[in-house]
Amino acid sequence: MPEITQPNDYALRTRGGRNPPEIMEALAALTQCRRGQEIQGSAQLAENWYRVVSGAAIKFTMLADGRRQIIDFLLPGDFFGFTAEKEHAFAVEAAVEGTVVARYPRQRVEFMADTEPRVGRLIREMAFETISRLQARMLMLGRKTAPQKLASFLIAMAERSAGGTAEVNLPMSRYDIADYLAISVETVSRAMTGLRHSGAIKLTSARRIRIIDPGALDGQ
Amino acid sequence: MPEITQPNDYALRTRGGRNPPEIMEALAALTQCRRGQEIQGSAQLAENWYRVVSGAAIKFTMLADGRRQIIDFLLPGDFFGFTAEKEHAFAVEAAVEGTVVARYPRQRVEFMADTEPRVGRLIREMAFETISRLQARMLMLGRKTAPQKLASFLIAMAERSAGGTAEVNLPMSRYDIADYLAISVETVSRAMTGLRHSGAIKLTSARRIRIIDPGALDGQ
DNA sequence: CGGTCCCTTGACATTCATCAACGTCGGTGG
DNA sequence: CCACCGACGTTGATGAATGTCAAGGGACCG
Repeated sequence: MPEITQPNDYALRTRGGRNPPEIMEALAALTQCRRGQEIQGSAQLAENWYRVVSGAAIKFTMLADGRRQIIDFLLPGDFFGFTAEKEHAFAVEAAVEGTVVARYPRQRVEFMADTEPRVGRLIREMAFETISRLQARMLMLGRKTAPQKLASFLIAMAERSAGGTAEVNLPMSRYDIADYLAISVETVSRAMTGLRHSGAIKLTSARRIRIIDPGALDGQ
Repeated sequence: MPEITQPNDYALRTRGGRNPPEIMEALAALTQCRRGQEIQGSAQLAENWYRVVSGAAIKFTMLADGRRQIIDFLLPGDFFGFTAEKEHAFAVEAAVEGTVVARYPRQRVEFMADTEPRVGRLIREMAFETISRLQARMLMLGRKTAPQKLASFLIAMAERSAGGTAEVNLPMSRYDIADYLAISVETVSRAMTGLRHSGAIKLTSARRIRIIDPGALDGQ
């Protein structure tokens, strides 16, 4: 695991434009990860918090029957590792090659939050953002058909990535998308083809998607 | 909305045994609600945080087609109203008659958290608990059959209620359960009958369930 | 050139939503 | 008191959505 010792400014910028205060950033250790590399182990002691700096990561768990459920896609700016338990309930691994993650020692940040209001507020805000993201996800998993799931996933990815450009880059595989939406790969593929045939989207490549008709996507 | 002016101690105890510090509790306003009464409106300014004192509440949203998706069941001790946005994304209403809710003015508690580490830590902890609960819920909504969903719901209710007694009291209707598990009422009913016939559970009444064979429930 | 993912499509089986009907319980008013 | 009513819960029949199994093509890499 190559440790990057010198945090550089541009990489530390969060998506929302909120940077952790320097005093907190001084505690961060940057790490670059290979695709599939574990960042946080399930059942590991929750001694650190993390933030995605660049690339993408997935938070997931393996089900008893061997299938995988992805809990959350983590994009640059997203914090993770928050838990009420002593140990992490889920594993997190890099979804793309070269993903960079900042690691913050939990205890030290907690102590810092006690005296530094800015740090406390940032943590709360990040936790609230996680809550909002997870709640929005409930709607995606709930009563939606496969094409609807895929459509709202694409819309969410468009909003979360470069601020809503029409061309969406999907850093993850179809398998990842399937496990995220809790449908089979085949269904993802069919839904994608369906959206394409209906004229809602166009595929530049398998991983690059241009949204042609956002209305048609919404209506799915 | 009958306001209860005098907070009484026993009611304020959270399920996990963590009480908000008195200094924070002094800001609380207690309210008793009728079944179905709105506590927090969707698209309402997020000016308050809340905590369920007794009874139960549901956080939900109405889908475009008129169906309802329940995001979270809120039981005594649970905080809600945390959001990263200016407005609440979801409505919350009382699920049982006489539910009592404590309301905390958000800004004042935030200011208090700046100088009172205990308050800041409590808020974080409550937020982390919400995150853990929502993540566990992803698994319930994801790749599970209807009987599996119901089984894990019953297990979770058993754990969350009186500390794991074998007799579970369901404060909510079958319709609530259906909208929570994102399946139809009929399917809930059929799954319940299935579990009953398989000997995993026994029904004292429609709303009182005795777990006979936890293993069989898990194995669903 | 062969191997390994990744993506897509087809055929079939299974689960679940939907529509319909009926039973139960508690409250309310004739 | 009892008949009625509405909300809730259960069961059955049917069709649609999706999982599963199977196969094949394309991109990348050693």
